[in-house]
Amino acid sequence: MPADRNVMRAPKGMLDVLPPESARWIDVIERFASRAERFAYGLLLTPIVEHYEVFARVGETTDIVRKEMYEFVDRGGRRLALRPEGTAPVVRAFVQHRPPTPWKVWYLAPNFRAEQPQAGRYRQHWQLGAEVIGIDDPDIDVEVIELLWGFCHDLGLRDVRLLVNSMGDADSRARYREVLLAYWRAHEALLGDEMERAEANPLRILDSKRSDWLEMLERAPQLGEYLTDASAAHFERVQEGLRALGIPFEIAPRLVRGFDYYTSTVFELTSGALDTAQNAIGGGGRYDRLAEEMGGPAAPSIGFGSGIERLLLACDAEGVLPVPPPRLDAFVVDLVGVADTTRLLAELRESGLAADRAYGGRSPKKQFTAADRSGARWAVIVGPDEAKRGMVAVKDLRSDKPQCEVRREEIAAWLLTGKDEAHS
RNA sequence: GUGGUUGUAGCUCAGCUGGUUAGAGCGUCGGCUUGUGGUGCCGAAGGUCGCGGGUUCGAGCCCCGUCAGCCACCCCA
Repeated sequence: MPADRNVMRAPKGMLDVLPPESARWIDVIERFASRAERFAYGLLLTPIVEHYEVFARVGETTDIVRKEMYEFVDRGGRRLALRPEGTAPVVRAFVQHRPPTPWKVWYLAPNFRAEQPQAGRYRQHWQLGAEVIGIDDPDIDVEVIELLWGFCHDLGLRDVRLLVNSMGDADSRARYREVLLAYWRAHEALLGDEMERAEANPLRILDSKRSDWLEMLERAPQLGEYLTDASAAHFERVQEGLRALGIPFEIAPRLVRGFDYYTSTVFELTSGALDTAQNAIGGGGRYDRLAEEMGGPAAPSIGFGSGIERLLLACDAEGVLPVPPPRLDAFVVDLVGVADTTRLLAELRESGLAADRAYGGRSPKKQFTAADRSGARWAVIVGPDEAKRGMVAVKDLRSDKPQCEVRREEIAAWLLTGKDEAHS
């Protein structure tokens, strides 16, 4: 990071992504889009801001809503908030437009949370996600998990753990909450200030990382023991499905996730290669009541979000998905300073080649230096001698093959052919 | 919000127990070569040492504050 003077800088916890690093982002996004489309999910774009109430529905006891939202009042006096998470806007769009179900969508969106930045945690982060609205079937749970799991595999990630759990239905949780709350009360001394949170949402204490709580947490009553028959059967079917696909998973009894809306199946992907505190690279679950809570029809649903910054951190840790090399085909070197150079460059680009040139009347030497740094495969040299004969010179910058001449009007086709041969 | 830690050129860093003109490597730009890059040689630009205050004859170095980065808690992607 540059030393801080009076220069402008990005807001705290928000990152710029510059080339060539940004090429990896294109890579990640394209791989996700490709897989999601193969799974028959369509892209959903929603506004970056929503009415405050859209996110308030996500839960009164979630920190993200309570104290981490970027809120503002617009000029019309409306209370708006920057999106802190991806699911609520999707459900809002669903209840607003009422598309036919099951509604399968994927998204790419920045999320904003006013929390303290640390490794793998930023105030703006990008999530790729997918949601299926309006269907309650363990098989769709499996499909959604498969989408996320396969995507991580597509990136080259191998050191990934899939954690699954079931939050049960409302009946399951009501019974469990009472038992759990009684347990917390028995440990009030250890919980201290957090007792208030335990009262408000007993489940939220379960996934704490505090080492002094470890023993208490391990001995806590488990949600799985309080599942209704229907919930247990659903969860069992999900596990069968994962086994059928050969996707390894671990049941994490204390995995409860951070949003109030979760019901039934919940899951999380963690990277074992990441030695930072924030090692979850994706997570989600069922939210069977959210659509109703937003004033829509009953629409049991499931989805997940996956943070691009963390995926890339995990890729770095595993040494996969390197920055792709520049894909420039040609660099035009102009030795004559004629308008035909401009025309030639335009022709190459229109024919589908990636091409560039130097500007500012650089010396041949500097132009070749620029050509080299551009990573281009060929230098196309427009020189006075060749021009008289209707030719251009072509130099292969990545080999020691002697320079050759090609007819001016055939250069684009010649390069395209050479490019194809290089790929085969 | 809480705690720890760091802050010297675009980047990575050096700078002795405070001592006078703050250095290196890489990168950038120019030259050796305006018809040939990658390696070589020469040179240049670029820093109010994060910012503010204090201590001192003197502060990049010490003290206080502040801002920012990093890391952790909380929580999450």
